[in-house]
Amino acid sequence: MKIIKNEPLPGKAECAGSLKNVLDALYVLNGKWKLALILSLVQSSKRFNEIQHEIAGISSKVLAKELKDLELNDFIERKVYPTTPVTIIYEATGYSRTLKSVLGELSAWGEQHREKIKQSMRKQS
Amino acid sequence: MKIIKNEPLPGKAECAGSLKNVLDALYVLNGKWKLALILSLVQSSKRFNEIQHEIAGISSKVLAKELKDLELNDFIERKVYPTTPVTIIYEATGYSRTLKSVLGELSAWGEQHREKIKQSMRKQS
DNA sequence: GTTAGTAGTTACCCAAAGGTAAGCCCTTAC
DNA sequence: GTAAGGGCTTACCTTTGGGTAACTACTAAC
Repeated sequence: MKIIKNEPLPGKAECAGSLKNVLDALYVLNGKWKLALILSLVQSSKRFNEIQHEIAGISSKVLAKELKDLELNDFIERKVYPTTPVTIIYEATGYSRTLKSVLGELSAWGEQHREKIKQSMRKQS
Repeated sequence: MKIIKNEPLPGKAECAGSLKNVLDALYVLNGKWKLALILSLVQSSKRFNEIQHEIAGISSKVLAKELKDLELNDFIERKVYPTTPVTIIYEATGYSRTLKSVLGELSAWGEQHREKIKQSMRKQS
């Protein structure tokens, strides 16, 4: 593990600032599904049922609501192709891609977290 | 339209993996307050009322619940000092600090997101 | 004795999130 | 005609989150 010795002691203003930033970020990214949905669509554009299949456990109702919400917030676009029957593709916008490093870090952390949980389960049994 | 189920897309397993990682991470970090609380305590250890004052809008009930939850999940420690009256200090554990890069990215993103929102407000008015 | 501060707990209540199940409209396939 | 997707919507219900306010136990200060 990398240990950074010269932690820049942040000033109070900076602390409060980053706290506010995080709160603001969480405000739009709230809920159980949003970040996962964005990640899924950044990886590749998909149709409704494909998303529902990939994100195990999400119901169609919640998925529809979240997609609308993400579209309103400019994270995704809903494209309708006039095939027969119409094909509806959800794709991530450029703005979603500004979340890439957040998602990268979160994924890395999630992975090691799962490892840690497995370790502590082993110890208990 | 025919559905091809076995697309040999390169990195598909990897995609599904990071999706799972993100979902796992969100599972422990859910809610409006957890990441902000962790950030606050990573910046410096604090007492109950200090936290409540810093995180504007959190009620004592919710704060107490979140602190318990974070303690259970090994993100923070509750230290009691036998002064008169007793002093109770909450501090971040080393495990909280593994979230530093996540929090850093999230804060950076939150900041530019706020800027973006301000821009679009200006345009509308 | 009263007030104030610390660190919460408890009771009550409301709203939002989210799950389940069914249905709907459209079209192609059998 | 009937079934089988695809892309949702609707109704219904439960769970969770979270807000308010009151209250506790302890101590120190006025």
